[in-house]
Amino acid sequence: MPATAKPTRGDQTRQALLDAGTEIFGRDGFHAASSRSLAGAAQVNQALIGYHFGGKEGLYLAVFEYIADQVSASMQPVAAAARQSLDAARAGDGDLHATALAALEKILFGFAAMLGEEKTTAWARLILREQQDPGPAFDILYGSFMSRLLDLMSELVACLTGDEPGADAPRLCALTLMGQVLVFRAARAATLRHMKWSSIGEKEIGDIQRQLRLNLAARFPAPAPGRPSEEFQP
Amino acid sequence: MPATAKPTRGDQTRQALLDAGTEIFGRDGFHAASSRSLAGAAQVNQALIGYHFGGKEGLYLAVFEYIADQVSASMQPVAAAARQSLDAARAGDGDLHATALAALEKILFGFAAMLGEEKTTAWARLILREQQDPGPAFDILYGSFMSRLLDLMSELVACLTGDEPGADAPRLCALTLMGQVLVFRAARAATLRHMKWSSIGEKEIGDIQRQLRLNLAARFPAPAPGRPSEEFQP
DNA sequence: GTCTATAGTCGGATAGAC
DNA sequence: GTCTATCCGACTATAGAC
Repeated sequence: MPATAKPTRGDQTRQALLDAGTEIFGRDGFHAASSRSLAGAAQVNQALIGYHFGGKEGLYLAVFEYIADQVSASMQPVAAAARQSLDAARAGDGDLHATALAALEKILFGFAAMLGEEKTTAWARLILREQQDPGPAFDILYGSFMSRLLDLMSELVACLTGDEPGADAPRLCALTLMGQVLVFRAARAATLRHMKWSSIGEKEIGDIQRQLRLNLAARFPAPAPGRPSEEFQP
Repeated sequence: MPATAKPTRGDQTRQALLDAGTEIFGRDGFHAASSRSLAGAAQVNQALIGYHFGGKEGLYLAVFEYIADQVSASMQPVAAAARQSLDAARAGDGDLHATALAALEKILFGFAAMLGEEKTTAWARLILREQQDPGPAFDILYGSFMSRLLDLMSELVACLTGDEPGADAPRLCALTLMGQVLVFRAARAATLRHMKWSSIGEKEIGDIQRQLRLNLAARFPAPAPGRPSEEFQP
């Protein structure tokens, strides 16, 4: 099915169900989301869930594939740029430390920016649920973008600390870096109250990004020239 | 009701339902958890949920009060110690920077240690759900320990950066610090795969704590004597 | 591909005996 | 306080007309 083809009625139904599924499954969870509310939100007949996706569970998995595709696509440019500039810096073309730091910052800023995109609220809820109780849907997520993203971040951290790329330390550090953005999603309600925010909009995202930049710069200071960049290990 | 009193049959039923509720609500969520499975897990009659808690929703709220009490109690010693040593250091008795850093580390280590306690898995699931869709249950959590904890951490960060205690920066920074532990709960499945761990046990918690210490020490280096400790603000 | 109608199951709540 | 029994609403899936 070429992307340019005019969508048939069936395609429209499928798409409406995918959008409704993202919203309703995200809001209510798999069990609490009823076929009726899914069909109602999509404004299609309830029996069409069975026809197009085989049932509620089939729609659920299809929603995750759809999300994984969109996240992969939105990540692709920054990941490719990071990989490219990293290769260039390794070939001696530029400052490796500054390059890796900039790439990490770009990745974290990208995720921070997603905090403000309306549709990603539902994505985050779906993903957080699957993280607590991973099923087939989580395999879709991890295989499509999570592993790639975390591996890239780990490699960038290794550049900054001088650790071996495959070692535990840079991989753990990459997780703690993601955590610094994730907290604003996972602990969203606590964030709003603690910061006395009424929502997370452009201003708040700017504040978050400033804090992330500060954290990154302090955590990975430029090494003094001629001095090894390995971290002190107590 | 004195804590030393011998529990009546009714007390035992209430307690069994609270324990079962923690487990079942945590595993399935509010909607997917059925009164029958709750009663089954507690090995009590299904009608007793109505008698003791007024219904499924009443039990749900009671579970959160119960969790809030336990978390508050487990936090209390370290929070009190942090507050005390902070006051002492401010009175000139000791190094304020080292004191605040040690207190922050103790708090984060405490939360990291909770990653290994079996019962806290269900707690985390319940709390994460409420964070996404806060209701009366979240008010119980925030009012009982979250606000206190985040305020304390923010104050400690302010000591380390020289920021004004009530300013946004230290409060945001406190959230990013919590995020560095939270990620191992909120993104538990991704953590296991990324680190090639099969579970998060004592060894893994040790690794996490080492990484947290490294992050903290690098993020808040001891200030050169006589030099102001304010962070560079670009 | 879409619709209506319904079969079959399971949910929460509660009345009333003990 | 605990139990059995039951009411009634809501659910998913599907058969069959169009």
